[in-house]
Parts: sequence; C-alpha cells; structure tokens
Amino acid sequence: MNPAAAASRRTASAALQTKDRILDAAEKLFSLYGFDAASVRMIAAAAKVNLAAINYHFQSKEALLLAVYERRVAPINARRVELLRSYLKGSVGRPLKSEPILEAFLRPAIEILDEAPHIPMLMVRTVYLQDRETFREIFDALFRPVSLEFFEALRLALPHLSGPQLFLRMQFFLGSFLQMMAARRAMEGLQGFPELPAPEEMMRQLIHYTAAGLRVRALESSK
Amino acid sequence: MNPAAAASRRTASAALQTKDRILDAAEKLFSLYGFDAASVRMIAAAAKVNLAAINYHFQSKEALLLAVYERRVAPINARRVELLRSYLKGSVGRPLKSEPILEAFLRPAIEILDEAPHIPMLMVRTVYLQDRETFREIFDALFRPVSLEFFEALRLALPHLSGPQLFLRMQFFLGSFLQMMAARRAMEGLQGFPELPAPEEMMRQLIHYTAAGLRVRALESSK
DNA sequence: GATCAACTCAAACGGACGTTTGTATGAACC
DNA sequence: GGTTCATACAAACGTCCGTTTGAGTTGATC
Repeated sequence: MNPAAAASRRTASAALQTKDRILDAAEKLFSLYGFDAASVRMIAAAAKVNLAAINYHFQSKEALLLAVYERRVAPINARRVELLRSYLKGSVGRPLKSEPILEAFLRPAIEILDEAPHIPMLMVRTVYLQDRETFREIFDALFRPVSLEFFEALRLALPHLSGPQLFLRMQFFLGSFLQMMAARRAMEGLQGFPELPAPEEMMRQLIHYTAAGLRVRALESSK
Repeated sequence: MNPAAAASRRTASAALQTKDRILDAAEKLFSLYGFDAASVRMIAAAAKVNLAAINYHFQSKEALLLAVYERRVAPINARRVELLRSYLKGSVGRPLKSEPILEAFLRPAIEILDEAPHIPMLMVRTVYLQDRETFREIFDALFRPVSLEFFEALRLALPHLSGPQLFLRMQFFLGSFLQMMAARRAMEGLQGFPELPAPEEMMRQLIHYTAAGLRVRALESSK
C-alpha cells in the first residue's frame, strides 16, 4: 500500500532501495552491536543514506527495529509452521516422532545463516533482551502462535510428559538452539576450543541430543 | 590493599559502604537494563551516592562492570570447581557419572538466585553480549579455567564421545542452563504459560534431561 | 591543633545521541 | 508547464551521556 503507492510515483525503486538498504544495515548493526550501541548515525552511514531518511521512512529507531524483526522473523516462523504441518500430514495415522518436529523448528533458522550470518545474535537478543515493553510485545506476537503449535505437536509425540514438564524441556531445547546459533560468534577470537561443525551438522547433532532428553522418563517431583 | 588502607583511615566502613552500595546498584541495573541502558546517573541514584563517587571509586563505567563481574562470578566459579573436586574425591576409583558433574556446575549458580534474583540476566549478558573487546576478555578469563576442568571431568564420564562431540553437547547444556536461569524473567508478564518450578526443582529436571542427552550414542558424521 | 590523605559533592565539560526542521529535487499528474 | 507530492539532504534542536574539576568535609596521625 504505502510503499506500492510510492513506487508507482517515483522510479518504482528509488525509495524501496533506500528502505531496504536501511533495513539491511539496521539488521546487521542491531545484530552486531545491539539496539543501544548501534546508533542511527551508524546505520545511516552503513546504508549510505541521509541521516533523516531513517526517521522519514520509519518513524523512530524503535519502529525501525520492529520492522527489522518483522521482515526477518515472520518468514522464518511461517516456514516453521509450514514444515511442521507438512510433516504432520505425512505421518497419516500415527503421531509424529519428536525428531521431525525439532527439525521443522530448526531448519528455517539454519537456512538463513548463509545469507545473513549475523542473524543468530539478533534472535538471541530478541529472546533475552526484551528490556523494553515494546520489545516484549514484538517477541510475544511473533513467537507465541508458533510456540503453541509446536507445543501441541510435541505433546502428542511425548505422551509420557505432563504439560508443565514438556514446557520446561522445551525451554531447555530452546536454550540449546540459541546457544548453537550464537556459539560460533561467541567463540570467535578465543583460542583452544574445538571447531564447531557446519550448521546443518550441528542441527543433526542437536536433534539427536534433544530427542534423547525429551524421550527420557519424567522425573517425579521431589518430596 | 587499596580498600583496606582506606578503611583504616576513615570510619573503617564509610568508603566500603559506598563502594558496596555502588556495586549492588550497578549489578542490579546492569542486569535489568544492560550495560548501555543503565546509565551512571541511574546507578548513582539507586546507590544513593554522588555521581562523581562512581568515577572516583572505580575509574570508569567499564571498570565498574568488571568489578561487578569479579565480585559475583568469581566466587560462583570457585564454588563450582570446589564442588566438582569434592565429588571427584568422593568417587575413589571409578569415574564420576555425569549427573554430579552437572550438579556441581549448576548448584552454585542456583543458590545465589535467592539473594540476587536478577543475576541470571547478568550471566546471559555475559555470555552472549560480549560486544566489546573488554567484555570478551573478562568472560574468557573468568570462565575458561572452569570450562576446562568440567570438560575433562565429563570426558571421563562420557568416553563414548569424541572431544568435539562432547564440546558441542556441552554447548547445548550451557544453552539450556542459561535459558533456565533467564526463563522466569523472560516470561513475566506474559499470559498462558505453565508455571515454572522452583529453582532447585528446575535444576533436578535439567540434570535429568541433560544426562540423557549426553548419554545417547554419538551420531556419526553425515556423508 | 596542624597536616594530610580519603572521601563527598555540586557543577560543569565536550560529545554523541534520536529527532525535527526547512529547503531542494525531480518525476507524475492536470 | 505549472502544481503536487514523495523523497533527499544539511543543519540544527534539546537531551542525556561518561567523565572531570575544584572546592569542601572528615577523621586519623603526629
């Protein structure tokens, strides 16, 4: 609507180019340095646009971050749900095993690593650094539907776990996933650690490890 | 040395009171808002000290963060190693199982949750947000020795895993741990999620889950 | 009681920040 | 061909930042 109308007026790409360049630069710098440390001036310089262009196209720095999230996270989550549903369709009568469910969650995130290797840090920041109210709302809106759908799928795959028990183990899995995504960058420059495998291989290993952890019998409450 | 000399001169507690109040406030605000968003003025106000007192007692904001880390993280890691070694001594001839190793790592962190419930966020930020060179150095110095000792212990407990495979699974565990620590705060204010168990119970569940994941056979490389 | 170091405090420093303003530009429309 | 409107740009706005200054206060030491 708004961008389309704009595109029809001008060279049909000038403004879009600007907006996209801003989004690309913002994504990268927010990921690398965080929301506070990445200044609007840095972003403008990296995108090679005028400083005021950022507040013109997006209304504020916060809204820019929101736009970055929307553009990147929404497709990943859509892809996750799409994969999960196709796997569910594939396993006609019987409940799915946990492995394909985990893969449906992981693969879309793994796949963007090639085109945007800095994305993991953005995701980590999304999950952990929702300091401001705005950010918590973004997080909740983007991830809640996906979480619920995967929760229900895993419930069927793991009938030996109660709801709260499964939820806790999903938290453990989520942590492992984020750590896997962030580990490479967190370790860069540090000496003496083993090399990390390629993303696809790390994903296989994480699925294998997590499936074993999810499979193990429920631990009765203490006392 | 420096603080001791100071204490002997003045009321023997005035300056120390100030330094500790600054450290307490800084720890809390760094944890809650992050290094950038927590301003020196906020910290001074929270600690009820004069603004300049912070640059007087610590030389800079970065050095203050470093002091906060030192005070809190170093004891936790010392306790971890102490626990691990006592467990190793206890299991005379035979290699330790992985469960007590995990517990030795987790318990010291769990225990400070009561006196400083905001610490998990500080730890998460430590691990994930080492944007500045200074912070990476702190992290490396504080955690490397501990990591190595736990790595060696787990190596003996899990002889079916190669070094790189074990390292990767330790990353998964570390992620689960951080998520467990941060989950409560990350979820507060959000509706419709199951209640999280008490810290001690979460730790038990995490040990159970992780031991199963560590135990499972090694996955041969693909292709 | 003078000396001196440790400490507190109010005020100011220069700089970076996010945002706004006002003007210029240039294609699309009448 | 003049008007319109989305966009670009340079410059400035006020605010907050981390840090420094310099004068004051305190209490132990001799």
